Amino acid sequence: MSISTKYNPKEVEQKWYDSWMQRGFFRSTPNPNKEPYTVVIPPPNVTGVLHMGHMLNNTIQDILIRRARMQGKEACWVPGTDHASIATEAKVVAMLKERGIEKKDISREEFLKYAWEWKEKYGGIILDQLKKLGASCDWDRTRFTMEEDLSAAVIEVFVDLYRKGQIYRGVRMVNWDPLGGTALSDEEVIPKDTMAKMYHLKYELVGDDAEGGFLTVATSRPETIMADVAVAVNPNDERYKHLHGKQVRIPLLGKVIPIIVDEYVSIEFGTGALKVTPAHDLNDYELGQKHNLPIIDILNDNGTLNELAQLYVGQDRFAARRNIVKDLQEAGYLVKIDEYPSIVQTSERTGAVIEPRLSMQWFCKMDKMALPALEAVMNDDIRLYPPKFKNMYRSWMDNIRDWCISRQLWWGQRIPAYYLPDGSFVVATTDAEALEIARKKTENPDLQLTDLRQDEDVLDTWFSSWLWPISVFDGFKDPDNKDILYYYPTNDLVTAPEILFFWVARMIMAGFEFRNEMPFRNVYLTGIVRDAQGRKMSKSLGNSPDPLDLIEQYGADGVRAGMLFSSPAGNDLLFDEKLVEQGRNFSNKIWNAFRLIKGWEVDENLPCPNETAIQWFDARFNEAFIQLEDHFEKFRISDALLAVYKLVWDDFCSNYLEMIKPAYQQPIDARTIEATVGFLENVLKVLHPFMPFITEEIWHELKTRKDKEFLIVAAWPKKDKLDKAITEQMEAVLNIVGAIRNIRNSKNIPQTKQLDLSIKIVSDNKYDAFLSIITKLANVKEISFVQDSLDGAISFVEAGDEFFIPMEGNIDVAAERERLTKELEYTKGFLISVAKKLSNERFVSGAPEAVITNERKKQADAEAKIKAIEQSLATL
RNA sequence: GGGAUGUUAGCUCAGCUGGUUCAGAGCACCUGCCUUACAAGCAGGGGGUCACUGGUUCGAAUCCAGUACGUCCCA
Repeated sequence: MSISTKYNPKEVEQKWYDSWMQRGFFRSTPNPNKEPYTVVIPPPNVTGVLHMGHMLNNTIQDILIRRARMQGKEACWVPGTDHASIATEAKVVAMLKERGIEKKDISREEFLKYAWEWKEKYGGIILDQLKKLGASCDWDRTRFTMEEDLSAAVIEVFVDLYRKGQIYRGVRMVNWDPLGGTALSDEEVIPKDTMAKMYHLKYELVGDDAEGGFLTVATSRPETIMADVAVAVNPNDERYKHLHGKQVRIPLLGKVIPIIVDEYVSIEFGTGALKVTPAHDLNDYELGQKHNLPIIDILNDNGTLNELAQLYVGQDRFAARRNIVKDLQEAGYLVKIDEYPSIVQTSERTGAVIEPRLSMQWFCKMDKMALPALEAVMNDDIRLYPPKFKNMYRSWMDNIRDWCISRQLWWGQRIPAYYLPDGSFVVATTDAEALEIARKKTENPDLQLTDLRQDEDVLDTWFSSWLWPISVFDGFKDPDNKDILYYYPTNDLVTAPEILFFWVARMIMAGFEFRNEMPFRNVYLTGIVRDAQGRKMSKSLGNSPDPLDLIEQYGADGVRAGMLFSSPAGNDLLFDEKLVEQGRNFSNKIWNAFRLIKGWEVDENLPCPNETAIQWFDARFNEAFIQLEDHFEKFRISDALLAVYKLVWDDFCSNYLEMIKPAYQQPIDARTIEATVGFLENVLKVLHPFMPFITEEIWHELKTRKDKEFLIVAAWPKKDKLDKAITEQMEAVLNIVGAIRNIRNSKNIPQTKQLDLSIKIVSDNKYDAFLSIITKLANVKEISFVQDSLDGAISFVEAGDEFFIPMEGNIDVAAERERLTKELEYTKGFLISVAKKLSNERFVSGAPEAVITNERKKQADAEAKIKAIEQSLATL
């Protein structure tokens, strides 16, 4: 038999993935005899390629799904992608540009044709990459947020909410990208530190008694003075008290505007006098609302000045700034220019400086919908892991603002609002319905579809994805279909904390709004994958490894394990390739354990010498399994993996296999091999969710299996009663083995040299069943039981008993004495601290019974140990 | 500025409602081994005043207050 000493993942991973697919193990259909377990994937952007964050996130989902499947639940993991309005549109625009086509030169329909073309070509890449990772999604259920049914759901929801009065049109200050020609969300805006210039401008005071006086105003945007509607000062500012209620004249323009008073104005900043430009600054807008000021918008969509500016019309905002500064200076209105550090907002996509701009947008009211969504999380109907996110969630939901759902883009669901010639509008799911409503509304039966103009904007991508857990099961199209009734509410959602509000909270709202039920029960929030120095992984830094390269190099199992070795829930993961290497090494360890077992010849006639070892590992597995299940219940996936890791490496390989291993080239007995194969199978089962490929491979190599007898659908182990007696005894035995090995190492005794061991038992002999184990693991020739301490031997104490290793005279008495004395002193110190506690009246009366008994036991153990060490010292 | 949260070994983190020899794990490190399952390995070992200060308590890594530093969210 020749199996490679190195496990080779490349050869096996594709094979098993194909087998699983062929046999339909990932597929799920409603089965009333089984408990459903459902996960919907956080749909990755169609523009995306697999990055480390996806790897982590999807590994965790796959672990949960695979475990549930083995537990006999009807496991359903729904995959899909998100149309990602702005990101995709930007990609398509860039692609067109390369072909020499400008977006503005083509029609909406043409553009969408290109966009779909792009989506068909690249949109599936990321899902294919997930297959390499081993993701056991039900691929037959793959959905896309912009496919027909899901789009219909979005429109239906919009119309429904509009009719309920939950959607309205309104003016809002948005982040306007003059180059891209669209509003951006706050997330698509990048703040950049810069040095800004502060221009101090003289505004002439108006009125008989103020002739010749000036008020100096500081601004970083002198080109917006034409949009000024007031100058504001702080009411407590002594410098300006005499100006309250007066007026000033805008330089160059000559227009007269009032001086208003508001505590919002900072006395220290600039000159303490603030020009108010409601159309071009969010704070000014709010100030304007408060003081009933008019709004003058002097900018066009593309960042040039319009007619309302009166001056510099047609010039770009930055050109206008240069020119007006020159003119102001020449006219004597410019007092001085200061520099100060500031933050300028730029567009993530185009790099253009963002223009705060008022525009008409569609909004979705949040106040009512937020209530049940907040309640469900606060009372733990929906649990967040880790729970620290509850606070954040609450503060956001408490201060929730209406949701701006319109985007000035083409790629997405077009807003189903239709404007009538008179400027009013109707909302309807179809053109025909819109026309019908419009005819009724206008009482004009001759109104034609061509008289209606549909809103040009599309809906925010989140307005599709908030419906995801419902729409993937066609819960809008057919609210009582078998799938939605069976799979909804889903069980667990695995996602990133960054989108807790944008996505998770809104899914919860949608769940209650449209199905009267939460969309999922648990939300597991993963951290951000960072590099070893803690920096966020990014393309520009080039610090992100290519996940597919990693899989190629270390195997999907190795990468999965590596990702999880250091990823507690909600904490950022400092990714280090060394972790993946550790994962690969772990694969190899399991592989070699399998090779060992597979290589043994069985002799049916041999008696079984390993009953104790078998009994122990059985108990130990159960103990570890109980711990594992506990970790899973608390979503401590990283700890769960570590528990399995230690079970496999330490307990199964280092201890159990060494205990039962026959001498070189000797056969093994039937009872032992049978038990051992069973143990390995159990180990493979609990390991499978983490490392699906290698475990499936060994599962099949180990035995000939029936057609559908695959590990992926094997029964998850069951908890048994804890057998503490055997695990505790073995722990003591392994301590003895460790002590002997320690002596061997510290005395430079070769591994191959056999030692003798004498045991002086204080109470009853509990070692009989373990003698062969000690002999084997510590390479002991003979074990004898003695009444008296041994001369010329190194000794140690375990569980109150004394152990002696004869040293054939070459024993360093002084060193031995020192070691024993040290240990004696430590134990005496320990005894004193225990005795102190026990002699403390208040401790004995105050502490619980169990604690006191324990202290008594500690006292007795310490006393026994001291006695033993003292005897050893005496015989030395 | 408001709020949340954290600070435990060289690194990443466990340590539940105070009480086992409680100061832990993995990795890294050091020493010795190519012992026929595995050097992607085996055996052993050394590392920490639990951020700081004070308080509550018979007893504090754990509870409370303050300080310092860090991170996140909101403005």
